[in-house]
Amino acid sequence: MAKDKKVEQITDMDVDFTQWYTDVCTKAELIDYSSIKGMFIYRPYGYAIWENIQHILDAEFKKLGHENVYLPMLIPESLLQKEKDHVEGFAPECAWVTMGGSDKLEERYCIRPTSETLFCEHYKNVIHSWRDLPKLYNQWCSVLRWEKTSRPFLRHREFLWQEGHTMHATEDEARAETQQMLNVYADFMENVLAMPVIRGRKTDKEKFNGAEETYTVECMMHDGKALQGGTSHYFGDGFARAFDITFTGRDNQLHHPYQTSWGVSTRMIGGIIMTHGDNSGLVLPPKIAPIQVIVVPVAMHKEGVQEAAEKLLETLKKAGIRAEIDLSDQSMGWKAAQYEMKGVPVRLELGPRDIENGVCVAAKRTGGEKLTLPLENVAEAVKTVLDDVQKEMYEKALRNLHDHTFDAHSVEEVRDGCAGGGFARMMWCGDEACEVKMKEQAGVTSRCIPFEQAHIGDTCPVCGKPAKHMVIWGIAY
RNA sequence: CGGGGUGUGGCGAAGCUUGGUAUCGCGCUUGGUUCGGGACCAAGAGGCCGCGGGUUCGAAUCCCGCCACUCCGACCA
Repeated sequence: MAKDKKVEQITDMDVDFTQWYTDVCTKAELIDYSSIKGMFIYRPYGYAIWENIQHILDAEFKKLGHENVYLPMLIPESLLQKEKDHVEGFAPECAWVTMGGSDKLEERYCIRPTSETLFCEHYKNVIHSWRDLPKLYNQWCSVLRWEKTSRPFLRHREFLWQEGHTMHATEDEARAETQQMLNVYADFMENVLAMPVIRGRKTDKEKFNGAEETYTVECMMHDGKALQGGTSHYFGDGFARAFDITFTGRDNQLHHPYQTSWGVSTRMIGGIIMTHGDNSGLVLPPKIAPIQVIVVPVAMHKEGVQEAAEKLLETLKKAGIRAEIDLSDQSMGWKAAQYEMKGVPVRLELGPRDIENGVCVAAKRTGGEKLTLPLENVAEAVKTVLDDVQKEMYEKALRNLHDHTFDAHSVEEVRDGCAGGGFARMMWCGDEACEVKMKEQAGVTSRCIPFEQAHIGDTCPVCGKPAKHMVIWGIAY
């Protein structure tokens, strides 16, 4: 009976993964739809996940010397058009402000889809000498891209992100920054979000408009499709030249600085959902779970149970665990299902029998036997359980990545192997024409040229010419 | 932006073919009984039937237009 009811609430992920995903987003109370297509409401529980991501990443950025700034939301059209490739990439999805009050504006303003141009305008004003470098700025904000279709977290018209924009005196330093920030993202995703990643470089076809190099961390979702977790760009001095940003070097000569930008967005939350979720709902990595432990008193009406449960809650909170208690009159089963749906890593049950024995019962969201924990030193024991959950989640995701990654030596192999989800590793000559053919004939895009290369063959299976790189191919979100 | 599907209390649906003023389940409120995996009984509240127009004495139902959501493509963090 209980199982039947679960099916009523949430679509089975093996039956319809996309419907499952939408169900989780709404039923775990992460998100709500608004009256504007593609603009979503982050509900408290969903926004809390983003806040936790922000706190951790923000501290990492600052540790490495970055400073937070806030730039305007509107970009004059003339400013946006200064870098040709950049405007070509973004113009089709810009939204424009054309009225100020009741008057038509002289020049229309783009609602920022990204802020490279604004940062450049500002950097031109504040960079004059080698002593002004590097500039390591980061901005937390929302950006707007008029997407044609939208899905919670994965594709919003307005989404939250951070964008780092840095300026450096030398190419080497800028390149090092690009790599460094990619590694910050990769480490964060693996250690905090329990999502294994593949670090690599994007092909020219897939790189950011205006960038010289785009680096990426690619993740595999539970259905074998790819999601870009974070991105880091090396711009060279292209923007600096377009925006006429110069500084006087130690040699008393004028130079253009070298630039980077890097970002992660709320799309990452979609990645968490699709990496870890199961048919009972969301599964959150303990390190970013808004509620790490839910305390559920059993037979609350019995003498002393509620008091004992509240005492347990206080003990956990004092130990720095994000714990909450459910004192509602819902049944035990309802509560169990509810917090599973919301992905709470650990549920602690405390009933009369436990109190008598001086223990409580822990249920891990990742499953397995329920654990009996002594109430003495319970916070330490719970922390260990949380660590175990974090570890189990990473290992499970890593298994999924390995089990669905395969070596391919022909277009057909990629097509057949990736159709049901999966990453194909295949050699590539480096020609965009072959990349286009892969899309047409195998239905896949290049995810990245991984830093960790493997020699699978000598030639590009598409054209037969000598191979330059091993590329990861897949179907992306 | 092309192709398909769907819009009926908060959620899921029935009703539409054959027009007659909206029904069921869940949820919600109140009271009671329960309480170790989605409890039960009783009494209640709640609906511009996506929006606009048309046909008609009368439209959730028929016709036209639009919008939104969703799935599959093209585009993207």
